Amino acid sequence: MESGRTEPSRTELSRREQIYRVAGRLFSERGYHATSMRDLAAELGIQGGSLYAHISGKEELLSEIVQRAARQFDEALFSLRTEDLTPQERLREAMSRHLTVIAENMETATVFFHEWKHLSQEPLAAVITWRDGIEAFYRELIAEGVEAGVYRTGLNIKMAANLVLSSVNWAYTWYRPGGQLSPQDVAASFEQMLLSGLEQPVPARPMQEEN
Amino acid sequence: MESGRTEPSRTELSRREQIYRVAGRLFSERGYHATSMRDLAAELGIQGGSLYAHISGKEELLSEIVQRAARQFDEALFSLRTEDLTPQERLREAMSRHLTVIAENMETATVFFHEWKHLSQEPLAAVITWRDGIEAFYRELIAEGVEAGVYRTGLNIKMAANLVLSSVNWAYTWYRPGGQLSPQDVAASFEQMLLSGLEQPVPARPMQEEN
DNA sequence: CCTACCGATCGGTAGG
DNA sequence: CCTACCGATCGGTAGG
Repeated sequence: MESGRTEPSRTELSRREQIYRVAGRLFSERGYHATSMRDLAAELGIQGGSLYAHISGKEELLSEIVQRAARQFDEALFSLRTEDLTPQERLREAMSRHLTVIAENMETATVFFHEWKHLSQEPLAAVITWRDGIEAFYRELIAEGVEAGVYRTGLNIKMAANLVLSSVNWAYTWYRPGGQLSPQDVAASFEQMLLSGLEQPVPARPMQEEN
Repeated sequence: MESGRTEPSRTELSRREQIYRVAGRLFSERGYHATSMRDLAAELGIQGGSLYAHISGKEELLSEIVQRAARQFDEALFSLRTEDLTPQERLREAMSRHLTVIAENMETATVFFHEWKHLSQEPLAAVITWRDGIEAFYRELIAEGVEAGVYRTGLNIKMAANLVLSSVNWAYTWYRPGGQLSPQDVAASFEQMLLSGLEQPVPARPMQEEN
């Protein structure tokens, strides 16, 4: 359990993590380009140039933050594909986990949604591929439910997936982690509204006796 | 119909408009801080310093673009409050107009949603007030429908408004103006799913004869 | 609208 | 991790 001499020391490891964490916060608050390496260093109590002992450059920070966010979504969601659940359970669970990732990483999520366009070619392409994958994932969830007969037959699967993704992704703009609502509460509320609709259901015919 | 000498000439007016328009495009593509005044000038075929004959500074550009976006939403939506419509019609119409504003001004909308945080105190406060007003507007639309008995009685009005706003706002990330879907198509699809739900309605009892 | 310039600040490096 | 520095670029201005 003792760490060897040639590995990065514990303090250096945590320093690098500190840098990523503070960078995530500053990028989310001020934006990537409006955050200078000296701003970042000052928050850590070191000089600007000292950062380069731990990281290779500014874009590595953005790239790492965005990739971590994508990985968190992947880890939370893709295992769902093989779990034995009804379509509604699967959708509810996906929304719940998706919202949880955002709610527990509001800063990272904000950077993810706002700054990914500033990545260089390679990580940029990776993000676009990732996004396509997530969209396909939700379309599959919906299509599965339509095939099982639990969702409306005429449903536009692409638009339905779009609607679900809108509802969970937009949470990064309004969710407040310390508040009364847990991510699960939000997911339950959204899912209930999305599945059953906002409208008072019109009974097929006037209510008769309760069975 | 002839313009007087003391008014800004037609070319100067259109120059200022050109600046706003190009700035909107560049800010949406690269972000506010990653767009330099020289980038902007180059797109217009002039020197960087020449911009300051037409505008007071970089932030004026952002402020103007954001304020115009807010005004467009206001003009499209707030007249709805006094129009004589059923709650569902009113909600549908609000979503349709909201989406239309975004769809017809994708660049401005992108700047609006991504860069408003970089405004200075005064315009920043105005945007926050605007956002609160829009949220209140949608909550009113929903509450109205609940009171009229057309939306579910137990509906969480705040969450429902949140869901509606998510669906329309997120469109700035995926809508493609040249595509097959008009904003009205999207609004109709979203509204139908939101009101009636994704789920196949379970009839209260097995289908009997029609009517 | 241009030329020429300002001070400030940027990301990053050398050498210790 | 610091000092001292690099060239590049920033938003903006003076004077024409």
